[in-house]
Amino acid sequence: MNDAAALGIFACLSNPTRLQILKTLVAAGPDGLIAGTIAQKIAASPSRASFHLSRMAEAGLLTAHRQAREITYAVDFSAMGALMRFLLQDCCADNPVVRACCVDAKAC
Amino acid sequence: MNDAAALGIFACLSNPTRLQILKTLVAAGPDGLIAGTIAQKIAASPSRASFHLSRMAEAGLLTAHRQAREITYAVDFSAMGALMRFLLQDCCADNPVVRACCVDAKAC
DNA sequence: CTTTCATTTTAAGTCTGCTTGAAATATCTC
DNA sequence: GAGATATTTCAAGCAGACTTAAAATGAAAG
Repeated sequence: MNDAAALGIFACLSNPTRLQILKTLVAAGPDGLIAGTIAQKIAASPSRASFHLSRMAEAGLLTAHRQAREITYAVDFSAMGALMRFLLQDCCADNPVVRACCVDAKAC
Repeated sequence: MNDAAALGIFACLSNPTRLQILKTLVAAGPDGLIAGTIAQKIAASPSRASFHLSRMAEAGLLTAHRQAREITYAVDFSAMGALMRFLLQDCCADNPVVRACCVDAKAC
């Protein structure tokens, strides 16, 4: 993952609505949810949900699959993993304190 | 770390200048650097550097210590660690794929 | 073929963030 | 105290993001 990709994902995560979407989709598991259901769960208009879902998909944080007129969005966990790696490796130079937090909850 | 704190840090990381500052300060190590040196290293005006450094310190990403007229900024690695933990735990529900990326580079 | 449904797109308005340069604050040195 | 240095603060302008509601697209059902 390069800087530009990471910047895009950080921009995604810096919005409350999108953070809510991410959590909702993580809870939904690998099958994801269709756009309408996501909008309902986060109490947002279809238009607003679509706006944020598009951004997240464009940033590579979500995958989108159309089935007829329904679009299923799911978290791309490999992208999240790559982001974690970027933070730990490229940003923090493999800092031991930071690394410990990933491995063991007590470290934080 | 709660959602609000995480949102603030993500907002910090979503700016190229601030990402550059973070990397510069990580490379500098735990002693950090004074504001003027940071501005030089990232080729930014003192005013611009100060703007971003303030934001990062306010978000909890950096610590600031004044010694006479010089202000030394350093990365708060515990904050970065807490952020990693937030991503892994609160956002990704301890997803195995994401977790593996933190532990082993080959997983990504 | 018309209607209905799911979603996106568009347009307008508001708000926030970033940059720049000038001015202000605080400290050191002579 | 006067001048130089380090940093911040302020003000103005611009660009981009978010929200809302309405219109448009595309597919299903009758």
